This record gives sequence, structure tokens and C-alpha cells, in this order.
Amino acid sequence: MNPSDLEKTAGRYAYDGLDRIIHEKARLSIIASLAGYSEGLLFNELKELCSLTDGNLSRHLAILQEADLVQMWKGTRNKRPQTLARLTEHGRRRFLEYVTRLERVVADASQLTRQSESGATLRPRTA
Amino acid sequence: MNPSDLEKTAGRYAYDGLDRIIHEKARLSIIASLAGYSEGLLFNELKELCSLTDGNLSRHLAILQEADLVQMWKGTRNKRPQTLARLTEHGRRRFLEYVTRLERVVADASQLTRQSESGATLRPRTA
DNA sequence: TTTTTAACTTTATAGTGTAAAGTAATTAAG
DNA sequence: CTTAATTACTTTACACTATAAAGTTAAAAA
Repeated sequence: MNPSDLEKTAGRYAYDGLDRIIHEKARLSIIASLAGYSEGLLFNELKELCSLTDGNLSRHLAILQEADLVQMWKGTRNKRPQTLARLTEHGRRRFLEYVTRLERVVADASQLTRQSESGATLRPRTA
Repeated sequence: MNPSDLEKTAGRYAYDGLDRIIHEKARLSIIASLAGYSEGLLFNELKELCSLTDGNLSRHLAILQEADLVQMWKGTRNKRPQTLARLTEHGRRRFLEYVTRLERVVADASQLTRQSESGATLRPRTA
């Protein structure tokens, strides 16, 4: 890589668009689940789908709610409290944006696959 | 979603394969950069490509090295110390695995796109 | 009426990302 | 020739945050 290349591509791999709130594994898990169920999912369903503990799920849902990515509906189902979580419109858009960025990461990686197949050397370059 | 569905898909969205070490944004950035340059990148090149500060890059490189995902070569270039970072074979494989999981996230998300296009309702479901 | 279960929420803690400060070695300035 | 500045990092301290353990409320069972 020569200096003029650097100039052109500074920040090329910074992945700015990878929104921290969505990128966190547990929350990505939650959002991706909700993305598949536009009618929403119950607390316990999410817990199972995402393999999260109660406290953990509760905290992450609170964070997602605060960011207006998810909305919660509290009700009762046979005399038991039930919480339904759903993506907001905003959350849906932000997730789609996030995924667009992810696609770039995947695309970048395909380059690696090609290079390794073409038998590139693994020696350090000389000074 | 009915209970038998839950049974079948518990952990469906847990994304276990999203290795924490690689998933972290700054490190994903570093690894994706290195993936594009099999001959390795210099400290300052990485700094630019990933828009990281010195300290930040240094720490993350140390973590990646400890995990045997990246290897470092210390040398000098016109009397200045230079550090060259490169993906290890192990790192390359782990990154490819990681990307495979990412592809699943992207695939999951395409479902959302389809649903939103088919005009699904946004009302909470009745108890 | 006491205990247990269900469905969460709150809190304490351990872990981690980040930038500021520190180090060492070279070059430039006075 | 001594001091200041630059380069190329590394170390440290702090602020943040993910997580699970403990706590809460209410219904159901014993």
C-alpha cells in the first residue's frame, strides 16, 4: 500500500454505520428476532429465541426502548402480566440500515476468500 | 408464535457464532482491513483505514495477538520502528466463520424487508 | 395463611473500550 | 552540544456497559 492509496481510502474500514446500540450481540439477537415477527414477541419467547437470562433481556429491552427502536406493550394473559415487544418503524429502518453496512463487511470479506484461493504468500514484506 | 414453534427454534437468534473478539466494531474493522491485504499492514496504515487512535489500535492489536488471530512483526524502516500486522491462518479461518454467521443475520433480515413490503399490521395482538 | 411459581425489574460487579498520559529513539533547532 | 520536537508506539486510568444475582409483585397451590 502506498501513501496515495491511504489518502483515498482513509476510514475505508472504520464501519461508522455499525450503530453501537444495534451491533451489540444480545441486542442484535433481539432485534433480528423481532424483525421476523412483525406482530411482536412475548418476553419469554424472546428469552428462548435469544438464549438470554431474564435480567439481561430486561435491561437490553429497556435500552432498545429508550433508543426508540422497540416499543413495549404491557398486558395480562390469563391473569399473568405479559410484555409484548415490537420493533418501531424507526427501529425497522435503523436495522435495515445496519444490515446494509453488514453486507459491506461480508462483501469485503469475499475479497479475502479470493486472495487465499490464489495462493498469496505469507512472508513478511522486506523493509 | 405457538409453544411448539418455540421448542423447535430455541436459540434460533442467539447468534452464538458471533465471536465476541471479532464482533467488536474496532477489531472487526482491523480484521477486515487485514483480510484485504494478505501481505499485512503497517500500524499507521491500519490507524488510517480504521480511524482509530494510537492507544486504541495498540490495545486491540494486543488483544487480537493474544487470541492468535493476528501476528505482529517488529522491524525498522529508515531508522524508525515499524510494526507490521497480519492475519494468522487461524485468524483468517475464524474471520471467515464469523462472516458466515453474519450472512445468516443478513438473510434473517431479508425476511423483514419482505414482510414490511406486504403491508403487515402494526397493532398489538389481542390477548 | 404460608409457600411456590411466574414474570419480570433493579442492583452490584466484573469486564472492556477509549483516550490521555507516558516511553524511547531519532531528528531538528538554537 | 544541549534542548525541543517528532515519530511510533505502549501503558494506565476512567467511564461505560453487559451480565447475573438478588429483589419485587401478584397469582396459584399447598
